[in-house]
Amino acid sequence: MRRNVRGLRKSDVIIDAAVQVFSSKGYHNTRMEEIAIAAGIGKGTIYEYFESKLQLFQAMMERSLQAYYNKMETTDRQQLPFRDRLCHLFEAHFSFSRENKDLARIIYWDTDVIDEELKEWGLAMRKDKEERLRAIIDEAINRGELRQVDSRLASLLVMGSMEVMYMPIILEDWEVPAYDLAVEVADLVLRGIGV
Amino acid sequence: MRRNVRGLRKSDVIIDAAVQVFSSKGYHNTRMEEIAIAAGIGKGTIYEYFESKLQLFQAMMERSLQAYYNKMETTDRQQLPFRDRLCHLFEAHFSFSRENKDLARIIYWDTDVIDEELKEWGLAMRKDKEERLRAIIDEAINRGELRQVDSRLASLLVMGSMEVMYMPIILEDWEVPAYDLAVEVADLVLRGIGV
Amino acid sequence: MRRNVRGLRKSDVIIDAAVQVFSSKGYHNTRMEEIAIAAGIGKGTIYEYFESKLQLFQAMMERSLQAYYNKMETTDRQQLPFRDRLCHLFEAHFSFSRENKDLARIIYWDTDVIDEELKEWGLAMRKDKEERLRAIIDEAINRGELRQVDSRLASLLVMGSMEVMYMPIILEDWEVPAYDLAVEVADLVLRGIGV
Amino acid sequence: MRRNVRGLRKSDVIIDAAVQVFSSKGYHNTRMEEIAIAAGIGKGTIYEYFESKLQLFQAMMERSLQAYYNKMETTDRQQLPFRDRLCHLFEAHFSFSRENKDLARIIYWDTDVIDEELKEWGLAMRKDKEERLRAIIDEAINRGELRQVDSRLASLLVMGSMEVMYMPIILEDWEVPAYDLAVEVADLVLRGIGV
DNA sequence: GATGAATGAGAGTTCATTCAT
DNA sequence: AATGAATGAACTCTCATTCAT
Repeated sequence: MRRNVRGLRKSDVIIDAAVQVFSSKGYHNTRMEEIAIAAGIGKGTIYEYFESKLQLFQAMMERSLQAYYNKMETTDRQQLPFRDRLCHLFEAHFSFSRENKDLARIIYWDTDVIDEELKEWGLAMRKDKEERLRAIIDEAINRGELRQVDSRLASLLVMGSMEVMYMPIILEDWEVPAYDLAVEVADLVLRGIGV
Repeated sequence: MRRNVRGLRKSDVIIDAAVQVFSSKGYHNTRMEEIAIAAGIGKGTIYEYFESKLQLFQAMMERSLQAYYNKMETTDRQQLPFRDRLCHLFEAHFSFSRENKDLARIIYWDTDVIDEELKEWGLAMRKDKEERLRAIIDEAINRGELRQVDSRLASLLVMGSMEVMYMPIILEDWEVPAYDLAVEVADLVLRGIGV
Repeated sequence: MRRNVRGLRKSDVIIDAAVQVFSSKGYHNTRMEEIAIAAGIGKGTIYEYFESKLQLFQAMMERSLQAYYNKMETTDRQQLPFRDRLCHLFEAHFSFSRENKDLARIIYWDTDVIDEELKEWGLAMRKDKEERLRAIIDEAINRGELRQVDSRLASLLVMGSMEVMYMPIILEDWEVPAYDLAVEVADLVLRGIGV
Repeated sequence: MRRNVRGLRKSDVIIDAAVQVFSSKGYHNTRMEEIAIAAGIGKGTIYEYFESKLQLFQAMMERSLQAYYNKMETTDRQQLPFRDRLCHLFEAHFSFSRENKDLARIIYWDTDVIDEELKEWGLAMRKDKEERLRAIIDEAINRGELRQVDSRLASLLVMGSMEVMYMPIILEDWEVPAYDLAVEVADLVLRGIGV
């Protein structure tokens, strides 16, 4: 496996450039040449590693979501009380968002119809995430840590709370540390905003 | 003001067609000719009413958001207790989503970078909605109907709860009536999911 | 049917340009823009009339062969003695070649593998021509105007005699009138070169 | 002169591969990499032996025509009566065609304009062949073995008879032995098809 | 006002050729 | 000598926009 001076596979260099350019200009406004320039290589070289623009985008999405899920999974602590577990998940989500602003924009929001197949894939990913959360919530309900709420709705509430924070965190550069925010949001979700 | 047989301005006919086509295929996959066909007019005629594709998209977004805000505002009942008021807002949001599937996708989600100027505009719209909600929440806190929560976070929680429901409502054609769903979600938001 | 000042359909103007350029530079060395320039129109206009470069080439071949067959058929005189009939066919072929130098090169010789489908089509055309000739020869044999030769071989001999004359006629600009040449060739084919 | 295990110069290995690939896919549809793969070497290595794709094609054509002429010349028997000599030439041509299907297609037919220089060269080769035949015919006329025909036309008739057989021989895999076919065709050419 | 034929800038992709290893 | 990763010129095709009718 050939690696360059920085120890990166060239396909990773390309994907890094792709994340950067796609996320700031969107799929359709990005020209392959821009990605090549950002990667410091020639236009044709991209095609040595990826079959097409769409396929590059797809590969980038896959690697990105993989990174996201890795972060979420390595952070997750099953044995903790639900409140703490939720805090960890929120914190993982928020710090991932902050550390990977480019990626985050694409992962949570870029649902422009690029391609029918990609759309299906994106929805499936979403559904998958929802179900993972739901399983965690069901477990907590069974353990008596949560009320007997509709777990489907609850998981959506959690997902919504994660995603809605993207804009303030990324675009306004919220100062608040990810963990503090996570604690606050988790508290709101658990206790609600009512008296 | 010239109107055709159905009493519609031609520019409205064009925007209706634009909503239909843009929302099902996305901005970049939509060709001006498709909109013209959907509107039952000639391709060149669109340019009599809109300067460019981008400007048509913007006009469509404006009219659509106007409709959304109208719905939200005419539904809002300031004098009601917060829980009821929230229910009404949720219900307005959910039923609007269901009634305007095409529109909804674009309004809530289509933040793909179509154009730098449009991006700014989209974010400003979001910010505006957030602040309207925040004002309502601040008021409720002052009236003692809500805990002394961070109203910024609370408004985001509400927005997130609205938006996250888009997918299940639209894509899976949830059977549950908008009002029932609104009551359930409002309850979750108010009481939280904790014991 | 829109026609321009010279009374030509635009698709015909394009095909004329295509014949000109394709035949002098070959399929692969011809750029669509060159055809457009030769036709005095914009590059994109070609695509209003033909789906692709290949499809334009195909259309050109069809129209060209049609013209060739028309010439051959309108010239053919069934009721004449075989020798005269053959002379007419040769003459039609030679004068067509001379009058349509560009076309001729493509029709008789351009067998470069452009496309698998096109190759099949070309072979089928060839086969068809061979069979038409064979039918004429069979008839002449039955009428006793020819020896009991293998009509398949005889038709190939005639085809070969036609095609082989392309180079001298076109490339060297043979002075000899088409009819005189036809008489000579027909005589060779009928009497042979032996004593 | 370096030769590999099988006693072949590497440039010959490359030309063999070139014949194979060029003739089945045509010049423009052949990629240098395919030739390299067929030759079992690296893409860059071809450029150690040939300056360019065009130059390789030319070299391949030269070697191929050389082989063709060798076959024709070693077969030719000046001292034989013309009829027999002609039979030998036809047989050499037909059996060469059958044994070198790939080559044959290119040699007789591939006059597509690959390159202006190559076109000239190809025409010169053709002219040369025609003149060799013409000399043989002139000789036979002088010896009284043939009628006082126009030897130019007669040589073209013979060339045409050779070339036109390519398709049936190669594409339809004619069963008839090359020699039998040669005898038949020679007879047609000598006696003609007339009564 | 309404139209749609015409346009050409611009984008994705291919592949002969180079050159560092 | 041999290689194949890298390159970028060149080519086809799309589609927003124009403008003569």
